[in-house]
Amino acid sequence: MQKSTADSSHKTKTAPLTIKDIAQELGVSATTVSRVLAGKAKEHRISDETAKQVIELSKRKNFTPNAIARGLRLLKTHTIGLLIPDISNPFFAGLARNVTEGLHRHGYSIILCDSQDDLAMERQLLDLLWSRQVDGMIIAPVGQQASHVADLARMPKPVVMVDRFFSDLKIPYVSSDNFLGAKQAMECFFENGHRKIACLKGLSGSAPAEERLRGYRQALSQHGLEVDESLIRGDAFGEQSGYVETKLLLKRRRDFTGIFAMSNLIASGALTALEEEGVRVPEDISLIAFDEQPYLSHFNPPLTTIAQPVERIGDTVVKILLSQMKSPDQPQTEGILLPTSLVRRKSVARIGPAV
Amino acid sequence: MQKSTADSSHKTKTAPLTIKDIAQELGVSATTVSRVLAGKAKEHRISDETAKQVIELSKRKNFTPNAIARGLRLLKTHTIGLLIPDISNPFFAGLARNVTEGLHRHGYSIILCDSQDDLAMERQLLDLLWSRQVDGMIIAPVGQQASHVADLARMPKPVVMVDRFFSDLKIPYVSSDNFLGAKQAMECFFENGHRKIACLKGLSGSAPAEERLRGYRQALSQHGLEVDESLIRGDAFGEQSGYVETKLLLKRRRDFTGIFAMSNLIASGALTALEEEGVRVPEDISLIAFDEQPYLSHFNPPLTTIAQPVERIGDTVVKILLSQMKSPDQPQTEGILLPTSLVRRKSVARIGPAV
DNA sequence: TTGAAAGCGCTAACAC
DNA sequence: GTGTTAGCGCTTTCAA
Repeated sequence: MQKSTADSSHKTKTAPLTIKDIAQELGVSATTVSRVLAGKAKEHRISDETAKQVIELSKRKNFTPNAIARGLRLLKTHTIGLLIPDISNPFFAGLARNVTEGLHRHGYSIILCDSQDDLAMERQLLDLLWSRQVDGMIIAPVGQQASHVADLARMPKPVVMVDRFFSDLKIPYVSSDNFLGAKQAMECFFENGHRKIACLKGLSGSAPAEERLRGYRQALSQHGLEVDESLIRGDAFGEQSGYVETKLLLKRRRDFTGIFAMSNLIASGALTALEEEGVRVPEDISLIAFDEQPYLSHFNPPLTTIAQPVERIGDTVVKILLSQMKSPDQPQTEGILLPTSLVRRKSVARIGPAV
Repeated sequence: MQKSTADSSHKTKTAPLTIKDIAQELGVSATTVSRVLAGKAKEHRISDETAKQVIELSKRKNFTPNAIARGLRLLKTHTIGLLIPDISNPFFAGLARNVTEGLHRHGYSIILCDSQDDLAMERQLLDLLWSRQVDGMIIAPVGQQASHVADLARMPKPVVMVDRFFSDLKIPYVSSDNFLGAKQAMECFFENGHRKIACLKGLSGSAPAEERLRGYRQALSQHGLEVDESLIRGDAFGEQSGYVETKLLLKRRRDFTGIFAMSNLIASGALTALEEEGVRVPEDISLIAFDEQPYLSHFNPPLTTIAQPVERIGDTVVKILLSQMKSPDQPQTEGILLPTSLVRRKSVARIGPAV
């Protein structure tokens, strides 16, 4: 009778219920309540009578055990940290949804951290997640610097990287095969007779940007085409970058017939610039963008894109993380690259015989 | 001497550091370390020497205090629950970003929950957040049933609703003025001579859908137009719904000249259907959608939309929540409705004199 | 079939 | 200036 008595409807500061309150009211011990609520009634041969009462009262009082206290005791929080560069980027939003759902199904909650592509912020958030005793982490690091991420490999909790990764880090990763994706885009250009293609790059140093760039270069070389370095521009995955760099690029609009945009945000910015300058797509310039979204089919023109298998990526990340948490000492998967695919629409014009 | 020595048992990974370890190594008490790390060195007149050492060693060992333990002790977790129906919906993704950032700046982390517009899931997630001792919650409830949400009003922690709300619930809310938004859309139709306008509705029972519907109806009435109930269709905010209902609607395509879509996802689905049926926008049918996104300007045709002030909504929600947490007993804001605005583009055709 | 007690890592009260 | 002690709410030996 210490803190309970009346817990009825006014919103004043009722101290939250505890397992003790329930125990007291029932005249049993906290231990018993704990066991029942943890589903270990049978295991401890607690009488059906007692068990029923506990469950009954807990439900009636709307009591749920304090997960924080449990976490402290068990040294396990059933919480996963999710660190991504920008939740408002549809690619990451889709990933977050998938991952959140998959993890929830296995009893884990997720703490969402948005680094805004800022390295200092990322470091801070990593510490934060760490201090919150997450049982594991899924991170898409900014991707330009590995040192602080490398520390994670030493931590006693599993970590998996997604989208952005460092392949030399002993931390498993899951990503699209960005190299392949870029080549698919380039092949589409070549088929349609293009041979001078500009590249609107994403964040320098990040694995996706670098791999896509590598694919871009190699595709060109394999077709005996020279890569014109001045046609490679930009340094961020956002709309702004696409807009600005396209404006700049357009000063040399006779030097290329196609643009390969490393994200659909970039492509969107590019489209704005193109329109402002009166350049028609695809009549004057063709365009292919990374990242598929259904609504891209309603663009003018419908955008040809490289689709990433977002759901498979999410599922795979979750699977790896769960398995690492289950058996922490098993050998780690090195890295998994999932194939992209070309979605042909109308933003590439045929301008000559295939090259 | 209590827990050391046994360190080499059978744990492959090293046990996480604690405040005690730091204290021991420095020959001071845990209290001192705690105080220094909590920035209370001055307050307790701890010698600069000692303070420096503590900070130094903590940094060197990469130690961060266990936030779980602290949370248990302080009965405050610095964690906020964010419950939304679908993080992959750009509106909510934008909101999440804004809220996450704003809260982070004040030292709070967020646990992200995606209810997938499912009532049972929502209930479960609410319990979960509760059990995790969040200091407050921001929720966009599914919105069709208030009972379980009503319970939250009784909880000793602040809650604020966003987007979806129940106005009779004694829980503060922040949302766009959906009624106004719908009227803005309708006025735009009227100005261009439309008088028969179909409505692609969002989730029935949810505040946004109902308010927008109310605006739709009132606008019609105010212009002396009758509302044709059979022109009001659909029951979800997603793309699917937009597609299917438009297909159905098209059987009566002579009965209307414009479509008011309650979300841009719905509009996207509608566009697909329209295209499949060979109906041109805006020549044959005009279209206005709720929810603005920059890329909508690249649609064919560029979409006329109703823009919600997402950032202001996010900022306001955060402000209210923070202030409630600061002084829980102050009178609560009832509810705040922020004005929407019309973004005129090209999806509405002039078909006659203004009505 | 059930309980008492110890302790997870931290901090606030109260010493000295 | 710094340390000792108690306890946040829970689970888990160990005991009965």
